[in-house]
Amino acid sequence: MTHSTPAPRKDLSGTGQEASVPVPAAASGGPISHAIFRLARLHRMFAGQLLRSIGLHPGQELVMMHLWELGPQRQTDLVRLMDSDAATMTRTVQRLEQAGFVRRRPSPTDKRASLIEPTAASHALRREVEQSWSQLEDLVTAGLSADECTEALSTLERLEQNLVQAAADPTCAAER
Amino acid sequence: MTHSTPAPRKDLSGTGQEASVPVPAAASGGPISHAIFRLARLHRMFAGQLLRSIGLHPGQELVMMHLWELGPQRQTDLVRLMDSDAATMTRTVQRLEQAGFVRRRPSPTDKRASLIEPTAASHALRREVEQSWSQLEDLVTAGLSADECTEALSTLERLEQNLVQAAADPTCAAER
DNA sequence: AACAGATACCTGCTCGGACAAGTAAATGCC
DNA sequence: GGCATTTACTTGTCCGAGCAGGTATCTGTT
Repeated sequence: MTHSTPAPRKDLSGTGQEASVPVPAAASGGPISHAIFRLARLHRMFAGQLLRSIGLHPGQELVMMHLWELGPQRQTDLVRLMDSDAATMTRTVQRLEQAGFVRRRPSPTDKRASLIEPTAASHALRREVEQSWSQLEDLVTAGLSADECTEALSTLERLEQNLVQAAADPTCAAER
Repeated sequence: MTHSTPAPRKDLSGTGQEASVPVPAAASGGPISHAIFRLARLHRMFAGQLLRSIGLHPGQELVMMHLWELGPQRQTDLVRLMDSDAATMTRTVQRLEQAGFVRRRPSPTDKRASLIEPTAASHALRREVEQSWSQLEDLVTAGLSADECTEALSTLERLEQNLVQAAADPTCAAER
């Protein structure tokens, strides 16, 4: 503990291409798409750095948060909660287990499954993780009024809903 | 060629957790952050599927677009354009080269560098890629008026700028 | 009870992405 | 010219993420 800010290597400064013209015209075909892409990239970068100083990798923190909140879960449940992938979850849990943040116990009712539960050691992380999340939230919402935040949130959700819709309903019916 | 829509395996339907309560309270610590995360995830998923049907992997299409638009570039230039990583670029270019979409020519002025240029074969992809981008854009902006699009864009950029700012200026001065 | 189909996991592969460390060539400086 | 520094690129490692396939185990049906 107390490695005191491992000093991120990826230089975040200069990430923003200063003024305008971040991308010639590659963006012209989809300005929103491109903005989403860039925002997501930066966001992940920050989250990664925050988490790194805690000792987790991006994605692992979500697993831990679900476990802290809901208690022991099967991998399948975690997959569904995070809308993740079974294979990814297998390996993520393996790494969390190896790191000592998580423990597996065979399910009493299902011999195929095992219950994943957070270890005592992991609880020390909880506050740090939550702190990092709110820190990131502060960063991203800096200078926005409460109203603007609400609006931003609804915009993001609107876009998300569009994609969710597109995934479920329409033309790309394909399978099923 | 003509594998005709390789039929995405990842079932996009059901991705949206139906009604509300997508995440208990893991999101409560950072609703905007979480929304960004989810939107980005869905967005990447769609982009991935679109690209897959073209024969590219996510990220490769950006390299190609830059090359198509700007002509031969050094890897370093591509890295700067995409704000990517030198190591990643090395391997991405290797794969694009192996796939026949790109060719390397030693730089006439710098023995360390090589110029990456799109092959003739790659130009056949260009239209498809651009089409996919606008298709994705249509999906994500479905049902939004022009004004709403503009507003959404500025919201995304505002959030992005916040992170850019945070990266450059403030407390996390650290290095340098 | 027996069987088909769905589930819960695991493993192998490929990819982008990030860090670390190393090599060769170019550049700045004396 | 000689030397340290910077730059361009490469390789190795680890991680999440996706696809493909495989193995137990459970479950619904007959």
